[in-house]
Amino acid sequence: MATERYNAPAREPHWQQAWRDANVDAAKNDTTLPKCYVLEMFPYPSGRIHVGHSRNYTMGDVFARYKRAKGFNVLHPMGWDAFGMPAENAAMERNVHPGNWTHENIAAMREQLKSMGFSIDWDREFATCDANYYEHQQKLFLDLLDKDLAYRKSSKVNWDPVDQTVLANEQVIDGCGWRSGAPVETKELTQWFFRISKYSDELLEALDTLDKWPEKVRLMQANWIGRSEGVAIRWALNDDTAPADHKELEVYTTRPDTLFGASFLAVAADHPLAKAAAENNADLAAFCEECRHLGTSVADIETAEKKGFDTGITARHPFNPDWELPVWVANFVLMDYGTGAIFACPAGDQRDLDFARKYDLPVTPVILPDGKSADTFEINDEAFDGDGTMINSDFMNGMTTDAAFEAAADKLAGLQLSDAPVGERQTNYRLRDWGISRQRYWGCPIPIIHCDDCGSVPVPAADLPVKLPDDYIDFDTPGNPLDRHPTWKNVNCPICGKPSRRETDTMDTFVDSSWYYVRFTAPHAKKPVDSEQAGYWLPVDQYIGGIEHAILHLLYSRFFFRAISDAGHAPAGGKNLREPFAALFTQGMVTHEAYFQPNPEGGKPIWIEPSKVSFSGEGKDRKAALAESGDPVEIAGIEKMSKSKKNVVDLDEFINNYGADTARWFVLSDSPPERDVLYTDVGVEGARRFVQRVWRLIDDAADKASPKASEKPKEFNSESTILRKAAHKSLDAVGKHIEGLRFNVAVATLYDFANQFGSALQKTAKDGASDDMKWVLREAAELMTQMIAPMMPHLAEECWARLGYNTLIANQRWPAAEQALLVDDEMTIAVQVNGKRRDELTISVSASKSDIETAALALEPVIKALDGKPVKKVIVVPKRIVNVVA
RNA sequence: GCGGACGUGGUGAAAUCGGUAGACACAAGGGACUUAAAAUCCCUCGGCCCUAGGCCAUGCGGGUUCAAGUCCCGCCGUCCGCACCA
Repeated sequence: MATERYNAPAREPHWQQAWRDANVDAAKNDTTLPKCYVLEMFPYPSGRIHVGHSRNYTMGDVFARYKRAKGFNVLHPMGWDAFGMPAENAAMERNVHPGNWTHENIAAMREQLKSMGFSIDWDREFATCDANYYEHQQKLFLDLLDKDLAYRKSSKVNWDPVDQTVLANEQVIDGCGWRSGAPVETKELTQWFFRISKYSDELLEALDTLDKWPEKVRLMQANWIGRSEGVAIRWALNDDTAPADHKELEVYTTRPDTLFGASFLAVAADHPLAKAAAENNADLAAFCEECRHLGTSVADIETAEKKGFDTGITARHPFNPDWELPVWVANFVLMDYGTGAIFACPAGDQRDLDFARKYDLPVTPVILPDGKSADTFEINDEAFDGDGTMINSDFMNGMTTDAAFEAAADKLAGLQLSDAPVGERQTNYRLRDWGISRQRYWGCPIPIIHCDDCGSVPVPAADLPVKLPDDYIDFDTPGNPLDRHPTWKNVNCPICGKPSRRETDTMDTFVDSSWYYVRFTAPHAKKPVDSEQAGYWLPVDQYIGGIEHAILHLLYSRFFFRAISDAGHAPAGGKNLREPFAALFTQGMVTHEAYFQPNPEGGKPIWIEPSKVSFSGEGKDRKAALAESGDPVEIAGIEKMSKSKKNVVDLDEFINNYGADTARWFVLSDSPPERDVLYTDVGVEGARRFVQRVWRLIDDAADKASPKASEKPKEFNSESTILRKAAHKSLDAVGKHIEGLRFNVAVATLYDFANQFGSALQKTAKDGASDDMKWVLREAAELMTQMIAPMMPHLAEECWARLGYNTLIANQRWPAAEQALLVDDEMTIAVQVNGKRRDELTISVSASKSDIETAALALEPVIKALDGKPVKKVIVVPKRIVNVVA
C-alpha cells in the first residue's frame, strides 16, 4: 500500500508533455465529425497571468475537455489581442519597442497557460499584431469600403491637446484627458467609419434569436441600439423672422399626440438654423459658443442647468397656421440625435417644463391621467409623461394617448408644405456609425493612400500588408508616431503615380477582436476567411468572457461578422449564418481582499501585497499590519484581483506551491460561475485537500479492487449496488452540470460521491470486500477518475495510470451511465397534512396513486394530525409529495 | 431619471415543472489515532420550546394555490447598465 502524497507540481509537467506527444489538443481536420467550437475571449498580453485571469480559461477548458470526451471534434484555440495603448505607454515609460514588449508578454503568458494544462490547439495561435493577421484585416477593410460599408467623414471628437490624440468618451475624466490631465477640446476630424447603422434593425431583431445568451446582455444591447418610433415634422418658419434660406425647421418627436401642448421649439447650438441666426446676433453667437464648451461627462450633464436663448424666429403650428411659437437655442438639445431640433411640450416632459418655468413659457396640459378630473388637474413642478385621455387637443380630445399618436401622425402625413407631407413616420436609432480611426502607432494601419489629385485611394490588394515601420519610433513627442516617421508615409499614388501620403491613422483595436474567432477556423489561410472551414466550425458553440464586453466587443463582432459576410467572406455551407456566437456565458471575477497605506504625500494610496500583511483580532476588531514592521495597514475590502491594487496571486507561484489542478478546482468551486468568487487561503487549502483525497481514494481502491477488465459479476449484493448506483447517478449528474456550466454544482456532486466512495472503502477495510464489491470498487474508481478528468486533468491521468492503464484518459470517451441504475426501486415521498410536513413514506416506485394514498392515510403522524377531521382531498404527486387536505 | 438583476444559516452556496428548504463546502465545537504535531477519520452544527415531539424560519407586507425560496402586487435594501435620446 502506497499512501504517498500526490506531488502535483512535480507530476503535472509530465502529463502536459504526454498530451503534447499524443497531440490530444488539436482539432481534427475532418468536417464530417460533429463539431464543438469553445472559445474564451482572448486576452490582452499585459504582462503575466494571475489566478483571477485563469478562471474563465478553466471554465472553457472543462467544457472543451468534456465535449471532446463526448465525441465532438473540438476547436479550442487561443490568441492575443495584441494591439493597444498599454504597449505604447510601456514604450514611453521604459523606452522599449511596443512590439518587443508585447511579444515578451505573450511568451510569458503562453507558458503560464500551458502550465495550467489547458487543452488548447496551439497550432492555431496568432496575435493580432502579426502582419499575417492584420494584412487580412486590411483586405477586409478594403472589401467593406468597396461595398460602402466603410466610409470617411468629418466628425466631432474629444481631442487631447497635450497628447495630440483623439480620446474615447471613457478616457475623458471630468472634462480632462485621462493621461495628460489637460482640458479636452472638441475638434472636427476626418475619420474612417464602419456603417454599423445599416444593420441597426437586424442587430436588434436578431437579439431575440440568441436564446443561449444572458438576458441581461441582450437587454443592454437593445438599449444601446435604442430604436424609437416617431414622426419627423417640418414646421414652416415665418419669413420676416427667419434667416434667408431657412424656410422651415424639421423636428423629430415620439410624441406627436402632445402637439397641442407645444410651447416652443428648440434647436441645438450647432444646428444650421442657430448658426445662421447667430451671424448677426453677437449675444446668440456667444451663447452658442458657451454651449459648445459644455462638458460631455456624466457629472457635467447631471449638474448642467437648462439654459436657452430666444432666437426671435417664430414657427407656425402644423395644425394651426395662426399659432406662432418661438424658436429657442437650448443647451440640452443634441445635434447628433434625430434632427437636432425638438418641439417642447412642457406638460409632458420634465426638461421642457423646467425650461418653460425658467423662461416663463406657456404650459398647457394635454393628457389627463386616468382617474383625475379635467377641472382640477394642473401641472405644477412635475410633468406627466404617462398615458391618459387627451384634453385641450382639438380633434384628438377624448382619445387615448395611443390613438392620438396615430391620429396626429396620419393628419401630419396628409398635410402639405412645399409639395411634401408635413409629417412622416420615422424610426430613429441611438446607435451611431463606428468611428475606427485612432491617431496611434500600435494598431492596424488603415490601407489608404491620400493623393492630392485622386483623393483617398485604396492600397492595391497586391501591396498588402501595409506594415508598421519598426525602424524608428519616437514615443517621447506627443501625437501619432506614425505621422512623424520620416519616410513611412511617403508613397506614390497607385493611380497616378504622383507622390502621395499614407493614411497614418490606425484602426480601433476593437476591429481586431471583431473577427479573430473567424480567423481561428483557418489561421493559416491565404485569404482572410476560408469559407469551408468557417462554414464547418462557426458559429462558436460556447463563448465565455467578462460582462464588461456586453456591448462594445459583442455588438461590434455581431456587426462585423455580418458586414464581412455581405462583402464576400460568408461562411460556406448554406447556413446563412448571421450570428457568430450561438451561446454566451459571462463569468464572474476572482476577488481578493486588498490593503493599503495612505500616501504621506497625499494622492493615491500605496497598495500593499496581501502576502506582506498579518492580522490580529476578529470581526470588527480585525486589524491588519505589515508583517515585517508591524505598521498598521488599512483593509480596503474585497476587490476584483488587479495589478494596480496589488491583490493578485501570481499563477506561477500558485502552481509551484499547489499545482494547476488545485487552482482549477478552486476557481470552479463554491461560487456559481457567473458570480464572483473570493480568493482565500482556506478556500485554496480545501481544494488542495480534495486533490489529495481523490488520490488516496483511487490509490486505496486500486489496491483492493479486482484487476482491470475483470468479468462483470452476474449479481451484486445490496452494499455494492448502493455504491454502483451512487457512481452512476453522479456520472449522470456531473455530465449534465458541466453541460449546463454549473461547475460549482458538479464540484458538489463529486464531493458527495467522494464521501460515499470513502465510506464504502472504509467498510471494506473492516469487513473485507466481496468479489462483486471488488469489481464495483474498480468501476467506481474508474468512473471517479473520468468524472474529475475535465476539471483536474493531470490528477486524472495519474489516477488512470495507478488503475493500471497506459493510455491517456484525455483520449477516453465519457462513459455512459447505466440507465437502470439511475432509477430506484423505492421512492421516499414527504407526506403533508394541510401543507405541513408530518412524515415520509417509502414505497415501491410502481405503487399506484391510490396505493400511495392508502399508505399515507395509514401513517401514525398523519392520523394524529388529522385528529378525527374528515379528509376533503388527497393530492398525490408520485416521487414528490402527498398532501392530505382536511 | 430610465432599464435590469439580486436578497436563503456564522460564511460560499444547493434546491428541473410551484412539491421534504439549507445538498456540498468553509468556519466553529467535540471525539479517535499520535509521545507530540501535521495529516487523516468520526460526530454535532438555522432559531426557539426542548421530551417523544412541536413551533418559527428563504429581506418586509399582502395575494394566488391543496402546496410558494420559486408565481403575482406593493415596499425596503444591494449591485449593474444607460443617461439632456426629444
